[in-house]
Amino acid sequence: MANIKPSVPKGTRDFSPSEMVKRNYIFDTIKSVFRKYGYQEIQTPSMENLSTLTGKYGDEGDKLIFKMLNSGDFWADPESKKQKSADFTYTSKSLLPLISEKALRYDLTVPFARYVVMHQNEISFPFKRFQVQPVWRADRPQKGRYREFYQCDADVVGSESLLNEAEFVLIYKEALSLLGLKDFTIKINNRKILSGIAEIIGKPELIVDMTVAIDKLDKIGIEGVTKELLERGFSEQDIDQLKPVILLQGSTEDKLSALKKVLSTSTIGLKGIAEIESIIDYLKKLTACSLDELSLFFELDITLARGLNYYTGAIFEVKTNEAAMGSIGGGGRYDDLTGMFGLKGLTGAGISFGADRIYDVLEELNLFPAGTSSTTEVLITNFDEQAEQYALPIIKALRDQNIAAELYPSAAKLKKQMSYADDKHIPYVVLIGSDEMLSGKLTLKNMQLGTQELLTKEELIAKLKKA
RNA sequence: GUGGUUUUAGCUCAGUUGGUUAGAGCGCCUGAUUGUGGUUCAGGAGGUCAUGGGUUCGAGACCCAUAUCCCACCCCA
Repeated sequence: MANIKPSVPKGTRDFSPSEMVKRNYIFDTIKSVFRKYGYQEIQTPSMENLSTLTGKYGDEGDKLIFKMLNSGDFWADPESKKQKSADFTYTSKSLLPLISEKALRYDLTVPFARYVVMHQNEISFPFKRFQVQPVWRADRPQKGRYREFYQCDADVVGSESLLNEAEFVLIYKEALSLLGLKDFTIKINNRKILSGIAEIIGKPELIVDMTVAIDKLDKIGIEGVTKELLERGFSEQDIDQLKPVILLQGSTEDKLSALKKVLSTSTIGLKGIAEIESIIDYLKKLTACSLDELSLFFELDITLARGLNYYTGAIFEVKTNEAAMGSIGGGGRYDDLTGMFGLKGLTGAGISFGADRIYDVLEELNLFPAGTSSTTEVLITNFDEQAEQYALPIIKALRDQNIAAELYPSAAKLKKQMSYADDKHIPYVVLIGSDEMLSGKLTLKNMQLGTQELLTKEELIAKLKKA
């Protein structure tokens, strides 16, 4: 067999022990906050039926779904299909459903909606679940963008209450603060406000084009947005109407009162504003903070658009202001995601943390807590067969006391065994040779100080239990 | 999907206008130390120069294609 150079697929990575310690720290922190707010964990399969995923993320999203080739002789089917319909032509699109029926999950929200519909009889609503699993996107990798990455989602279905949205803000705030981030912004907007704006300027059908364009405001400026709006079918007159809205400045109160005037004739727009106000009211009482105090990390942003494919109410996006990174979290309310799977009238809302981006940010800011690398507390060296036999009951006794202990598995040179302990940052080494076996006193070496002492088995256990 | 960029030892990287046997640091192995790591000293192993073509008397270097890294766009966590 040819010598194949080992590699992993584009955009994927291995995680070594030291990285896993840090990754688990992020996962555990976020999970603990989810639990604190009453969310329960589930998992779903890595792959879903392709039909479950397609059409939920828009055209761009569909392209980025990793499809899996059918097993077996998948080619036999297109051939017979072709015979059945004379006008069948071979294109990537026409062929796809015939050769692929499974795909890797693209996010955790759509599989969750599928889960809820399938398990509706065993679920008691409102159902609050969290899920921490990898998702896959066939994107081209770049900074903060991987083809395989973890999302940490919390979603609630079966509750219209805006209390949920308010609590999402608190979950973001609490988890990111626990992770050591100091300066971040949780942006909120409402799809209904965007609909209202599109309605006012008389182009409700162009809402997606409008939001995609204005979402780029902070990146390409008002000139860029104007240009893009013109390309997307808006007139100069429309843009003149739009400009004052998207350029709204000032406090959240100012923005809201200005928006109320602009949207005074739009029922849906006013509803969106009322929702934002209600969320703010909840937040004030849940935090005992004023709106000004909340504004340190919470901001109404009319230009925030996000995935409009299933969001219908509030939308969230979280950015850190301490590092150059795209959003580290996002979410929103979706009123009919389960409807696509046949369960109507069930509303849902949720948020997601991008664990890999958070990892990159914490690494850049040096925010990982130190000294959590090794788990082994003590290594027993292995001199020879006789010493190994002597060590076995000792290692049992240590482990019985819940002390992480390992016996070096071969009688390698002591130098090699000591280096092993050193590399692995094991704080203690026990040496058992003929002297020790004769006297019953074991040599315990403190690897950090370099000191040694002779201890009985009982003394050893007592000492390591304390340490 | 579009554009730019990177690829030389296990890792990070030098390598002159195309010219003999491709180097360094770190890591690894051996010894100084047959029962002691992290420091020091001496020695050693390790390369299809990403892959496949091409130009040339001669290619790590120049050209083309592919893969890959990173970055930007689209879009997104």
